[in-house]
Amino acid sequence: MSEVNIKYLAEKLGLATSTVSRALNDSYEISQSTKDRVAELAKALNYQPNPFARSLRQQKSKTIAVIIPERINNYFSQVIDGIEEITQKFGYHLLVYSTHENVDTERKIISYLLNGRVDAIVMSVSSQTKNIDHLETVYTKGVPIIFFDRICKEIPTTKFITNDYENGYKATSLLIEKGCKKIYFLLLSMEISIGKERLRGYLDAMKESSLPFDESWVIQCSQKEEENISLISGYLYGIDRPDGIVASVEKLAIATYYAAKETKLQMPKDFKMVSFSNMRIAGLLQPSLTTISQPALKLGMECAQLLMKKLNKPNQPPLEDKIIVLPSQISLRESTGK
Amino acid sequence: MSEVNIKYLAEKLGLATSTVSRALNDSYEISQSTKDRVAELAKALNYQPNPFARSLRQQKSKTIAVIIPERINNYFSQVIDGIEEITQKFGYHLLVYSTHENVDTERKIISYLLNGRVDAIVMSVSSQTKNIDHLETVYTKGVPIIFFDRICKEIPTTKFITNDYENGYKATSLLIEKGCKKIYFLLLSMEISIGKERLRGYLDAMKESSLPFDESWVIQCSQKEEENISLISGYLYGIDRPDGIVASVEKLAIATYYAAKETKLQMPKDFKMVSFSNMRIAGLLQPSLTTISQPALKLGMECAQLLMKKLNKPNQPPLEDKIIVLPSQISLRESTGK
DNA sequence: ACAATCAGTGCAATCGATTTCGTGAATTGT
DNA sequence: ACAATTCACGAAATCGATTGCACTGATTGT
Repeated sequence: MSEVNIKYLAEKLGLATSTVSRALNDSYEISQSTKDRVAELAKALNYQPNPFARSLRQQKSKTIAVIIPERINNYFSQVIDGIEEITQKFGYHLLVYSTHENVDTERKIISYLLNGRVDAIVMSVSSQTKNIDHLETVYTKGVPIIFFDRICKEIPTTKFITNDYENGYKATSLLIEKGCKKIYFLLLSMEISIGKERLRGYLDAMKESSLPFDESWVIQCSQKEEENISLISGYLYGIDRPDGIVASVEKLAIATYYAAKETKLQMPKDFKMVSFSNMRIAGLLQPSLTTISQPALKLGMECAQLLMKKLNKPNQPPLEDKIIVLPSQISLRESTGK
Repeated sequence: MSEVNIKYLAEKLGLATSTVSRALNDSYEISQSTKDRVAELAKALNYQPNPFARSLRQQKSKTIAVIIPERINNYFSQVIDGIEEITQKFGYHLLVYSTHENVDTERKIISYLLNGRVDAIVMSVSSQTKNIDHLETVYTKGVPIIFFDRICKEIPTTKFITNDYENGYKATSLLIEKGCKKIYFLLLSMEISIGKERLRGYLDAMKESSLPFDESWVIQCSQKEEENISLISGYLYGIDRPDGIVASVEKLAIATYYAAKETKLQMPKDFKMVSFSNMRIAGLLQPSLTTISQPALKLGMECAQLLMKKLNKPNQPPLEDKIIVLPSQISLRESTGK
């Protein structure tokens, strides 16, 4: 690799490397004529500064890590699109990692990032995450971190979420309004923050209604699609089956569709369903699915904007310890009846 | 940042930095006892080598760039999952970029990567890509590059695709078999390699049949969802509308569903459709969609395996100039009739 | 006219890890 | 007993860009 580096440029121009460096960085102490000469040659030779040398010296990488629980999920893809849209304008690069909802993987990934490889982290924690030592380490090491969607409240930094409590409440109220008497709530795990908020909304709506309620109606699902389908089918086969379902995440709604196929039950006749989901094609399902969808792209952009400000403006204070709530949107479709 | 670096370790241990470095890298010229001492302290202080210093010295980054045309697409997400699954075992990191099907963006991204930032590139070219100077530069600079799905034949390197020609043929034959007389082919752009192959399959199947055919039945769609829907609706409204559709990519199948809704036509009664797609929930659509799905995860894994071999084994030759074909799977569903 | 200021540039240290080369001590061979 | 290896480690160069400090010649102030 016949690398063209700053030393080579300096030789060709009869200047010192320091001068070339300053010229390229548009330093005020270099004359315009010299800057022009340097810029010209640099362009002619297509000079690209070595990112590692620069990062090493400046102690910053112009790289941001994005950690998500799963890739095959439109919601996360949209968030990343939003982040990229902003960060690329500032010349940042995105390292993207998936934990596959596994805390050990999450831990390992975090440990790779504590050596300065990234200037900041944007993440949604895995549904299994209970012990948060690794997240605390990120914080104490001073690496800026922003949580979104599945946040970790204990870490004093900025978090972005949607109004999950409110929408859990709304979703449940909608089913009640539509005449459901026995409403189940499907959630992925007790540990994930959004699940908890959505669940709270559900619980409060149930409590405020005059409907019966039993704790066993909150169904803990697993990561395995197959297991979930048979679990849900099991409930649907029962003589005292639910006539309303709130799915706290998209994949559980899908599992419910399969369970409905298996049990030959029909929505919205036999039971109704609302799900939190960012599927583009919710309207094309059989029956079409009533969804509560999050402003994913916008959320990603806001995360990134905050970070860019923090990283690129001088004398920025640490990220504020607060929760920013963006509103979700509810789309009524056939799965909840006319 | 009170960084614990190799110099600090060396001081604490009364050793030279070179010795510590060698000990950590398990060099044969260091005694076991010293190695143990070093390892112990390193662990105790949670020492993490600085990636930039290492990359600068070794001229390799342990980072791979993945460039895709769009993020909100299960196929690409699965491919990346496959790549990550392999590369993370080797300690590699993934920089992920989306071109949003835009060549200028693609060019810009590539230009950021030619300074050693990544050890290799895995990419699927944008549908607009016609001029391939930027890809040639990658090749001449000696950065290993692998193409998948939307490949660039002109660059002599390894490419991974699925048997697109064959499946274009099969999809068309299936519709013919089901009694379709007027079969349209929807494609995103003439420039993308896979579109061309699938189209060839369609054309040959049409030619070999005794059915009529007109060039105008090959429909060029755009990137804009709305435009595509009204374009397709336009064809479906016509008195001489198609009774069979082959969608070369998932998003066009979805647009067709919306167009069907708009025109109140029903599949499979009024027309039948097959689409290339990796949607998990094709079976839940109304009607369920007959798909040809690609082995995305496997493809990602194979790309990565090849790269890991090339990058981690000594004296590897350049990536062979060949095309590796993985078989797709066809899933018959309601959209093509019983 | 002479000190003070300043614009424009070069020298050398620096970031942190790797690596070439060299050195002293211990071991082996004859 | 003395030369020849081998072992274990240290000193210093290196990767490429940035930056604190020093230096030169020219300009300004009084």
